[in-house]
Amino acid sequence: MMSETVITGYPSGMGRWEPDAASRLLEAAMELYEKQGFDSTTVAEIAARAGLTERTFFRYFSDKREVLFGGSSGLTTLLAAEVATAPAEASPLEATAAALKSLGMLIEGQRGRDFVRRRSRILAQNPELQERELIKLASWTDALALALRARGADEQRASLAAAAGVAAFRVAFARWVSSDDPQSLPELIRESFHGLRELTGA
Amino acid sequence: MMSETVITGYPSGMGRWEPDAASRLLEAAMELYEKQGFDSTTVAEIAARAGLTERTFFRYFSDKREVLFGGSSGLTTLLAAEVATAPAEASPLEATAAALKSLGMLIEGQRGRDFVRRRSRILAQNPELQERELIKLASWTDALALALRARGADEQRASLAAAAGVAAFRVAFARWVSSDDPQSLPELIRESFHGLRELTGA
DNA sequence: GTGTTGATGTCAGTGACTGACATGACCATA
DNA sequence: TATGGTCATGTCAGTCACTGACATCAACAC
Repeated sequence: MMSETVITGYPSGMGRWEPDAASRLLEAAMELYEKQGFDSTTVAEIAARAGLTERTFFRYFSDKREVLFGGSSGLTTLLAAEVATAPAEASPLEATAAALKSLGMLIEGQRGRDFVRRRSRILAQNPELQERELIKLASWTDALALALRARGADEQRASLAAAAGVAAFRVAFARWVSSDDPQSLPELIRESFHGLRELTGA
Repeated sequence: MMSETVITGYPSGMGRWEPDAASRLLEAAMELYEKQGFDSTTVAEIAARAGLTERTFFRYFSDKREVLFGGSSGLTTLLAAEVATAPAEASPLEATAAALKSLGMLIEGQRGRDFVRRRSRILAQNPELQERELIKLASWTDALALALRARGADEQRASLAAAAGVAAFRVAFARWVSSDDPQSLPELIRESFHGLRELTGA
């Protein structure tokens, strides 16, 4: 999604201009957000550091925040597909758990924990960025609920399973990011769903 | 929270200027957001309709969105208090359910469903407003988790109960807003928590 | 009356974001 | 080797959200 071939339409090294504009903008933005904070960083600064202009920044990212969320747009499709391919006898919550575990594997593999931690540290310092993170999670919830309904779950059950599932994911993700010696993300997600089931019994 | 005495510091009708500046701004903003949409409404327009200036708008509300969320800042305190006063033998999820039911009663009584529906229709049309709504819910989640930990619940249990509880609230609230002939909000919340417990059993 | 207070107005500035148009390297094809 | 088209980028002017500094001016205290 953020690889050079997708973004520029040209294989790396063969572009007419310096390649990887989006990646360069992302790296420049993260460095500046880390060094001087999100608020104190202007888009013009980011663009200059990437060797581009402000206008070009906005051609790649819809706003100043979106540069940190570029990789997450295709994930709803993955979630829907995973729910659809879950065994027919799986309950809504089980199908949701399976889908989110797949997502966890993808996240772990795609960027690696170091990148994610770096990004999380930036998000933690700015409410506007947290808002954007939350709406991304909400879009996951919506996609999950829709896919569950397509499997025959009723509205309330689908919404609840999706929302509770994403809540479990959030908790697992937070542990994964903050722990010093973490288990794998899918494993933490499994534990989180286990805790969710225990909540109602105990 | 938005009554004239709190906002202006002067009882209604006794102010040195036209009273209820915040209420007037809120009403003006809602009318304009409804008529021409959030994006196409400028703060200057809102202020003019309320007989004030743009600068004064920003003295009452931190940004253009916040005017629709003014009433929600004190609610985290209520949630924490309700969790704290729940019976000692109540489980984390039970304490959460009790707190959110109280919140439901408050919401139903304070504004009434008509106002809430009107507001929801505006929020539904704008992603930026939805972001703000989500971060408000996230602050509820944090407050609940903190209060649950103070009751002795461990980190994961507290976070999960809070997140799953708020998820249940969201589902109930959505039903309450969208239904044509709704049950009471606390009743819908009760049902939503019931559905949550069933998710893990079925 | 005179001074203080607090809500409001005025004004200038910064920076996010947009639309319209210009540029200039690459590529295709003659 | 021209010549024209394509497309990422640059340039520029404009709107609007939001902020800090300072002015105003009705009410109230004394």
